[in-house]
Amino acid sequence: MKKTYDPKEVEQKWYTYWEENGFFHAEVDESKEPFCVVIPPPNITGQLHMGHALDNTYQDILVRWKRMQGCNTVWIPGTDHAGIATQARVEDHIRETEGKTRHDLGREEFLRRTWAWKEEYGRTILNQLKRLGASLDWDRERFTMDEGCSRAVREVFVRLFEKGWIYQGHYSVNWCPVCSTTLSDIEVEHEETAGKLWHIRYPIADGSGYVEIATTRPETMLGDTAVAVNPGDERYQHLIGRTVIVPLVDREVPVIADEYVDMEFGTGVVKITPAHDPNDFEIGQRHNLPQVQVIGRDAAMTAEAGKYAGLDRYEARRRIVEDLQQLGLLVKVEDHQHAVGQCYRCSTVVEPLVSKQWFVKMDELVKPAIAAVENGEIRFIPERFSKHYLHWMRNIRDWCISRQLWWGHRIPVWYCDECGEVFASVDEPAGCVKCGSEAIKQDPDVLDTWFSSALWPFSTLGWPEKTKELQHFYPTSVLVTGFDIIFFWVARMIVMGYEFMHDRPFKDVFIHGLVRDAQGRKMSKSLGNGVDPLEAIEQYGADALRFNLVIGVAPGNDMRYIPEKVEAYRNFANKIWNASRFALMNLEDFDPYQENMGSLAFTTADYWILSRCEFTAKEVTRFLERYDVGEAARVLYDFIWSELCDWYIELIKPRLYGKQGEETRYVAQYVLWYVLKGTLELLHPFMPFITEEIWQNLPHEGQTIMLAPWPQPAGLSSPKHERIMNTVMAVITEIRAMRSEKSVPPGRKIAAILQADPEDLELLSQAEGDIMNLAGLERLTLEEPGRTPEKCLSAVVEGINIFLPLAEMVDVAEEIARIQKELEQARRELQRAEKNLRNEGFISKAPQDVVDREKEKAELYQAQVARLEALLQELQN
RNA sequence: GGGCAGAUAGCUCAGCCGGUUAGAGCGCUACGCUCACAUCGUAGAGGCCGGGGGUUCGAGUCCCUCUCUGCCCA
Repeated sequence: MKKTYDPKEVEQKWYTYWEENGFFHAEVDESKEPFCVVIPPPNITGQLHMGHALDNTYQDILVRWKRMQGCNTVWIPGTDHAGIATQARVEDHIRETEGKTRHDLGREEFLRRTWAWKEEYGRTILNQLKRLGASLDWDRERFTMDEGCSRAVREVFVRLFEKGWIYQGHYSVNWCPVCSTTLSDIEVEHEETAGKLWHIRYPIADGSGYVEIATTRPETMLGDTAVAVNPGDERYQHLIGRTVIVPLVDREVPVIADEYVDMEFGTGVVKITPAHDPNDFEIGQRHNLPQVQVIGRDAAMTAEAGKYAGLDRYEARRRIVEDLQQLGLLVKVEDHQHAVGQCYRCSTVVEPLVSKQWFVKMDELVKPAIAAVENGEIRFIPERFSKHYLHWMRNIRDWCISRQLWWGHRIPVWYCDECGEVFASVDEPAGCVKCGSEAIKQDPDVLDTWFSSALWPFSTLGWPEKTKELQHFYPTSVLVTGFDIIFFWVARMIVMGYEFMHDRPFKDVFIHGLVRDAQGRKMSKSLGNGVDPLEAIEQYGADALRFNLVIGVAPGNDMRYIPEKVEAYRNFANKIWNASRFALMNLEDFDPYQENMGSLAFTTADYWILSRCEFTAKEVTRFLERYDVGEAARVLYDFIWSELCDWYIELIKPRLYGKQGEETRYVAQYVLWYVLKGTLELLHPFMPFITEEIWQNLPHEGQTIMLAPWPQPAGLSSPKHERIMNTVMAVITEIRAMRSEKSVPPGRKIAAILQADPEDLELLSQAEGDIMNLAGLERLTLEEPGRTPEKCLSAVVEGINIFLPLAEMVDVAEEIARIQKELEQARRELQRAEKNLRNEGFISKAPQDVVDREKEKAELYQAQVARLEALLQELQN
């Protein structure tokens, strides 16, 4: 084995081994508890980024853990067609390479190109997941537009259509002029923008004066069909029912009263443009106002805009403001902060337009989905995200699902030219369902991408077929994703799951945060601060990256990607590598499978590490059960580095080197092997590659660590030996500290005298060799207290006197000062403990074990203080 | 405007059901290449746990409030 761990040499090898042996794949096995996870399908637009790395690391940890626990485990891979995003990317690509638009190519050819793109980029991103070590069941790979998923989409559409829950309506929708499509409400992001508030005078039609309105979008005034005030507004009662003239277009419009108008905003009079503002649209509906569309789909003014026709909306705004000023109708312009809706894909300011679109009626669908989270049938981890979810679901509006794109699921609706029938069909119809005419046309639009991802937990399992997978693996066990798509995706899966499976799509929703850069900024393409996970894997190894992403992160919190941190876990991998290398070097003549563990004569150190190992296993399991992956990783890190490597391996070296006889050598080998193997198994979900590499080199049973049974408690817990070792370690540490303080060269062997009460003396004598070995002693005297050796460095730890006869280094004044300091410290602790114990409330109300522990502490500090006082007195004489 | 999260060592973060002498990594100081590991070891310095109030025998942890930062929704 090499002196340093080289991830490149082992990662590829083991992934191939796992894949070729089918370890990722599982068939339905009714006899086992199912554990099923569907991957949040990455978009086929691009590359794996750190967010994917994080999301899939969490999933892989859970999946590998459950697989080792013996569950019938499948993790389903796949990709998302990502309608708008992919179409935009492909259009860009074609424009750049051929100088053509999609219209130049035509729908069919464009789709052919997009499928080719999908093949290439879909493959890339899935291969990138392999580099991360993701144990996905590749035999079950899916795509949101594959045949099965598409069938599920049509089935769902038709059923909802027939139920009347999908309907076509003329409403104000969000339109992105750059993406040339409608967007649902959540696809619009609202950003606080510094804008202006223009105050404009509209002449009253009878010539009796003016009303002053305030608006943030003067260009829409060309489409005004009313002016509104609040019905309770005293100032404007006289205007209600009269008419005003919209300047520039000279349209006479009524003054209406509507509760919606905020009396505090601007002048309390607002213009109403039903065609270009969603709120105005609703007011228009209530008051039967006409709609005048003055801005078109290209964000330029329409013919209705008269002399402004053809101008871009912002240019029109400038000109209109100018013209109003000329006419003396512009009263003032104020600075104004307001939230402007932007497209979540391209950040273009969205234009509200009235058009005919397909909607999903949500009010009924949402009911079971709300109830499920309310009654705990579906659990969010961390819990607080259920509030986000519920708030959104309780205020949900109908879902606009039609998109004016080519890439996506074509809406399965046909229009009959003959009789005008509109009908939906799962399969391509031969003719009109009503009149039989063959003159039918399919709706040209496609569905919102999230419509198909909403079905993912059951469409990937074969729905609408009643497959055995669906039967066994649905509901899936847990969904792992970021909080940013709770509304887009999680909520809609829950809705569709209840509607079509009559059951939850998953039991738990594990929500994690974002990966940020070292400065805490969001990683983004525009900032160019993203870190490529593959580069990180190249540099530090996949295991180090994975560990870095999860360790010490509290559930739901964001994390910062700091290269030095990954380096630290690369070092950790190397530490494990070398500890294992050491173990293997000392296990060459060793066979664990011929011995019964119960018959071995363990030393205190052996009992201690076995107990600590068992404790670690329990903790890791407990944390994983709570989805506290960060703490589980931390517990393992601490155990491996601080207890196994720093102490246990050091403690057993003399035994392994055969200095103390064959028998104890074998026992040390056994315990080292047992603990190392168990630790690797516990670590495997987090660091799959290095653990497999080492495990395969250790004596083991089975083909792969992936399928090794998850370590179970074996009754090895031993508080007694933990206590003894804690004392021994404290003594060793104290002697080292004394040496270090006095600059005793590390290589120099010294003598030591330990004084302790008989029972402690007994324990110390068992660990005599360990203490000598690790504290660098050539001679160790154990005795009962009673005398104070001359010319010694001295200290007291856990009621044990330590004397180091280093006459030339003893400075009595320094010794006194140090002992005094320690004495003060011990007295403080003693006082604190005694204060507690004197407190009636504490004795009567605190749990017994807390009181007992406090008593023990008090005794210990009491002894400590007594010893230190005696020592001090001696020194002072 | 409403809601949520965060504020703990110089930096980045843990701290589970309230009881620890408040932890880790990086950085820093001193010493050390001792036959697993210098991607290392040993020892060490460094903290009014954001401010104020409260509950409790006991608060970094629970409640209220204020300040600052970030996010979501309207």
